[in-house]
Amino acid sequence: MKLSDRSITATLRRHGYKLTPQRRVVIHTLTSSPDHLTPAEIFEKVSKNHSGIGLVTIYRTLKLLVELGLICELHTGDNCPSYTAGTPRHHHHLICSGCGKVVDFAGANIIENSLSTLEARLSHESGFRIDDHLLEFTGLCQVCQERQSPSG
Amino acid sequence: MKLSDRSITATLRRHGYKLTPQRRVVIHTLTSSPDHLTPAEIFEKVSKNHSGIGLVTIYRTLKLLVELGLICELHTGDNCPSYTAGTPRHHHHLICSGCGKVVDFAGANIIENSLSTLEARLSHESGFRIDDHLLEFTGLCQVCQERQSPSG
DNA sequence: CTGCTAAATGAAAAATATTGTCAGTTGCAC
DNA sequence: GTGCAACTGACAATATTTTTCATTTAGCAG
Repeated sequence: MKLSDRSITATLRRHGYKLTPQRRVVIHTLTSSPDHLTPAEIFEKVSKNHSGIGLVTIYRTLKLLVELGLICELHTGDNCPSYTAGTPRHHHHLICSGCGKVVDFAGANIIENSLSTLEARLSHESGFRIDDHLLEFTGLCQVCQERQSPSG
Repeated sequence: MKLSDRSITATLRRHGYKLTPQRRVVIHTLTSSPDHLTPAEIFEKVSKNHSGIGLVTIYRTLKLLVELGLICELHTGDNCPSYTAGTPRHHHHLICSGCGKVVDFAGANIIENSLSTLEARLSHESGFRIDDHLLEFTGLCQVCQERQSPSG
């Protein structure tokens, strides 16, 4: 789910973080862009309207937003990760291996469909020629669960 | 599918690449490890048995093996990617967010199951507590397809 | 509004990750 | 065994990210 500037800034304040112009402009850059952006790309966009902002601040802001679960970090295979506004749980991406374009797809019933059904549907709806897929489940293994439990 | 040393080296030779001791030891390190390894980890392991091998050679070998589709590159969210022996198509991973352990899961019928069914089955079989998932389809968008087609 | 304080910023340097260059070495076809 | 193209290691260069620290500022109290 893509969040608005307001809900992101509200969460920042709720957690006791200050709302600086730099943070605002990074957040707005992310929410107003349909694409996933690398730190360097964000820096470039941000610098146009807010000259003087440091790349370091971009990194710090992105890190903070990821920690708070307000934006989504994506590793496509290039060296650096890219970011987009949106809750990080349940990423569903359609990636073009030609130009690197990333399209998010969503829908409540995704999880109820088989991969082959999804692939056919997405291919039809988006015009992509789908060649491959990556499916990752993230969680805690048994050992780490035991380590986390109060009995341990 | 996990490939053997022999099938990997055979493919190298088939493509006209030379079979150096350095390449052999990198390949063997990957095929003999159940885990995904970062370039630095491979360098460390390799250095024990084959002192003098350069980190640059590790990078070059990994890049080559990825290009040939002989090993699989995985981006888990850390800075650097990790590698494992195995064909890179249709990655299915189970990642522990506690310790970073990566388990591959496979099976011909994965693609016929819904995500919720898979999640339940994996959770039961592996003991993982699954919190999240990432699903990515890779292919060519319409624009890139047209650019690739002979008529363009 | 003014002043205070902890948090945030920017600049530079350091750390980390990856690639490029090139002289010397080596696998492998003959 | 010989020759050549491919490969390697060392170093440099580049790219990405984090650390450090002096200065600035958002948000709060008065």
